Amino acid sequence: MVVDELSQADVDRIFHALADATRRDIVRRTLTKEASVTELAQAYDMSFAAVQKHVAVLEGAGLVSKRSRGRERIVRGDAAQIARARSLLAQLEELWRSRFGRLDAVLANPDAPAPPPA
Amino acid sequence: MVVDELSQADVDRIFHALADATRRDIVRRTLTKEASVTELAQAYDMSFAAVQKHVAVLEGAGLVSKRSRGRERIVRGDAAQIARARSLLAQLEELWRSRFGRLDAVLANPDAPAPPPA
DNA sequence: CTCATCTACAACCATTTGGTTGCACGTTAC
DNA sequence: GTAACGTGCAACCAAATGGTTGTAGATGAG
Repeated sequence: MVVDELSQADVDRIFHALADATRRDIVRRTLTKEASVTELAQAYDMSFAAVQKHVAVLEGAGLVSKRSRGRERIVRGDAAQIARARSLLAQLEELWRSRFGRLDAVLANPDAPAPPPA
Repeated sequence: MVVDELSQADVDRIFHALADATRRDIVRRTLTKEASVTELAQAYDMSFAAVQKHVAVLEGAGLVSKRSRGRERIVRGDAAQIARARSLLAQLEELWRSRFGRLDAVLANPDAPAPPPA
């Protein structure tokens, strides 16, 4: 099990970073294929500095990481951090499914019938 | 198959709404048990108006809905919208898993999401 | 060495955000 | 009817956001 200790501020940063279409696209691209900041900047209709700041926001949220390749900085998406965010949402959904107080029972006895899906 | 047509602005709103600890807590509470705006406001160390604005942001993102009960407005979390957000993250992760040989994966699983329309 | 490229960061600016207080309006209680 | 309650909205404010330009350092090319 991954040591999954995200503070509220960490979660804030993750969702804030994802709340921008350009940043989501950068994550999408760099999950598929890593790219230098300059390569990324060429894909968008804004200045290099603006894209560089978007990458910095994503890096601060742990959604991408950077490594050096000569004078370039290669950006790569981090699927594990996305998985953590997805897990948080899954926990919320689970809370909803068990809103009639059956969560404890289900966790204690996984073979018990699940509550009706409303 | 859910009719899942979220614009980029919709996704912006969803993740932005989730990027605040108070709002996430409101979602958590109202997924478990619906509550009036006043009941919610009593749980946080800020003015009623501030909480009312948080609820409005969540409502604009489709993460909660409101119904009238007399003079009260009852807030209820919407698990389906959270599921949509989770699905978006799952699609990103899938993109990562198939970053090599994606064609094969798509051919083997025709129900998988289509490649992004650029 | 010199010049071009890639990156980072500072300064600046308009807009948005997250909080406040105050007020108006509908509903409930007395 | 009148007072209290619950809600929504406007106006205001400080701070954060998302963009810009400019500058400077590090690396690669010739």
